[in-house]
Amino acid sequence: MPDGRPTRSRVTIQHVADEAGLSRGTVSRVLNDEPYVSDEARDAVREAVRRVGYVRSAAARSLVTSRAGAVALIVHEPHVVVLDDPNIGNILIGTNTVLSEADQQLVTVIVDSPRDSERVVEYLRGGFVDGAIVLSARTDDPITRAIIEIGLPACFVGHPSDAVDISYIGIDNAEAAEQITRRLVATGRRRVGMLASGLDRDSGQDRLAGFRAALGDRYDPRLVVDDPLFSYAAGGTGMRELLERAPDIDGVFAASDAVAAGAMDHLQRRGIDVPGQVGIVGFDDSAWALRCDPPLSTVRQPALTLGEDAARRVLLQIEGSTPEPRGLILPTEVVWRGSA
Amino acid sequence: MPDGRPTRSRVTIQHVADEAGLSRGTVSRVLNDEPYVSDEARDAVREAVRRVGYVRSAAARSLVTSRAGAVALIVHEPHVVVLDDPNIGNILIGTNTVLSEADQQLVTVIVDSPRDSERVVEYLRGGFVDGAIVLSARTDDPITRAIIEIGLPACFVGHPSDAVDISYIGIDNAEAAEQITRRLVATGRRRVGMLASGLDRDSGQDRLAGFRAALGDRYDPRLVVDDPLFSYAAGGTGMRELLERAPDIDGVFAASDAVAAGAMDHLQRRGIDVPGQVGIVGFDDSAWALRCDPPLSTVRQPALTLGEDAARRVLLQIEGSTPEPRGLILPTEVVWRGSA
DNA sequence: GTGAAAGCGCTAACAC
DNA sequence: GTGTTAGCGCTTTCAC
Repeated sequence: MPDGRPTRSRVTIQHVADEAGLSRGTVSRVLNDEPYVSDEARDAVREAVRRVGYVRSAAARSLVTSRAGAVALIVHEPHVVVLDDPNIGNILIGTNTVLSEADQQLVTVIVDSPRDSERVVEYLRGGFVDGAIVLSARTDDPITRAIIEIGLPACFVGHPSDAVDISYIGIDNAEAAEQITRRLVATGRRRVGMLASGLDRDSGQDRLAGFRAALGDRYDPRLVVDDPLFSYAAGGTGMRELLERAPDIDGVFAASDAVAAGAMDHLQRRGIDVPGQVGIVGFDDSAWALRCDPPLSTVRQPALTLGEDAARRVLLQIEGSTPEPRGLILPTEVVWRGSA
Repeated sequence: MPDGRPTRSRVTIQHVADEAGLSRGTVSRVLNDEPYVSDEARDAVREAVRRVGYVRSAAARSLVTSRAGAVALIVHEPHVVVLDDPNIGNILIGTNTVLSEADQQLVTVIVDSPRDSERVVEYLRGGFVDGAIVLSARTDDPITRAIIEIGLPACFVGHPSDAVDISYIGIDNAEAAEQITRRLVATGRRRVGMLASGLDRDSGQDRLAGFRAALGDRYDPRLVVDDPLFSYAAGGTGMRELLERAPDIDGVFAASDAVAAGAMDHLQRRGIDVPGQVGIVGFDDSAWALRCDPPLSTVRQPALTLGEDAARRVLLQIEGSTPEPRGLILPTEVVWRGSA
């Protein structure tokens, strides 16, 4: 027994049938709550199941029905980011809630290396899941390609992916960034900088684009500092850099609340008053926003709803329909607090 | 479409065999990298696979091998906690790394309701995974019971679970709490309080016990404030309460870094100097610790290692051996910084 | 209502 | 080396 599983020859549906004095077919019907089964038979089967300790094999079932009863949430991010991103958690919660109600098992899968990537492709192709929700998908990516190729019901979150024909859901990062930057400028700021992050993907690029659009002629590329990570630490170092480049800076748009918090702390430790001397706004309306003092003005990203809707869209596809329209952009909201 | 028939049916190993002019058996051997296959056959199969777009069915495979190639990480916590706990992320990373190397797919499953719980039991019993790593398991719990009943290779993390015969791994919370409290006392603090959390589980209780043990006669139950959540907010409200009960308090042991950070901020906002007037120590050595100013003295919990070792133990069991000893307690380390 | 039987797609003996 | 075949445990016609 190189296999490891304790030698416990599986109790099959046949054992139950024997025990109940019925046929496999009838047992199967009872198990699946199908009609046309007498009450006696039903009871007999239930009793027999209990007595023999029957456990139905998902593999066998899945083989014949070709459904697994599970949906994957694929988090395509380096580990570090997974821990820090405040949205992932909420997306996870939203997804889990909806799926749970539909009696589908959510399985979260993290992709952090080419090897992970390959294995996940195998996993998806193998039929372990009936659908997938993909976070921060890349357009040119083995996983994305596999999903398209096998026609797996799927929904991308946070990435319009105009190129491919897969359902998606997200927010308008550019529009949101533009709005909050305008609002910041409206407080009378003349020298406004940005702490950009994640410029390697759409969300990051779009936020920068929105910032730029809001500033128009006043946009100065020298007042944009970027760091790949949306992190608290990046906020501190980025703010220092910004102050060096422009000591007279009086407004900052940070690409995430964590970054904003780092920037605010940096300013305060140097005795610069927020919002008195410098106004700061963030993005996400995550837990960070309220941990700041003064609390952060920021953009509320409906992460929970994003997760819920993504799940619903996948469920819809599993049932055979096609969500219309193909993509959904959820509205964001500027939450104005004391930091600017 | 392999032939002219309007079948939308799945491409099976038989199609590959036909295309390659070989038998199912040979194709299977190639697919599984088995020896005793000629190079020509190997190439022919690979070529055929590509041409017909073959995807191997995990269900069929799993049905006959009774192995799934996946391991579950079961996070048994309310959603809110999942987001805030700094250890979960690291455990996840450690687990994923080890499993990835063993070519096993990690699937993370969150349990947040009785319904989730039931479904997960089904999931485990169904054979979708070959093993499970369980975070904060309860002893009397459907999932724990199911794991025992079906003899699923498993490892509990962070919970000694003396009662049941399942491999586990954790840290000695009481010992760690006692050590850091002693160290705090050694800085000359006379009135030391605790911000306790998670008293509904072992880890929380043990930390309190350790705190108490360190204080001995000086332990005063009135100086223990507790909040169910290990959160930043709990730290703030708890600290306020503690100050009301004992304005002369000069030392605080917080059950987690997040709680400690909340307490420190509260003190500083009231103009109380840390560590001058009050010394604070935390627990976890999470990202919070360095975000504090002064940085937090705390207990380093080897969360990453915890995850790695748990994964190794499950892998071992899947291969048929039994990890010895049954349980492992990893050492913690006091990290002394500026907050006390 | 219930039973019998035909697969689902694959692996693993066992023959050749 | 390769082909043949007997299942793995279940659902699902189709008779009765």
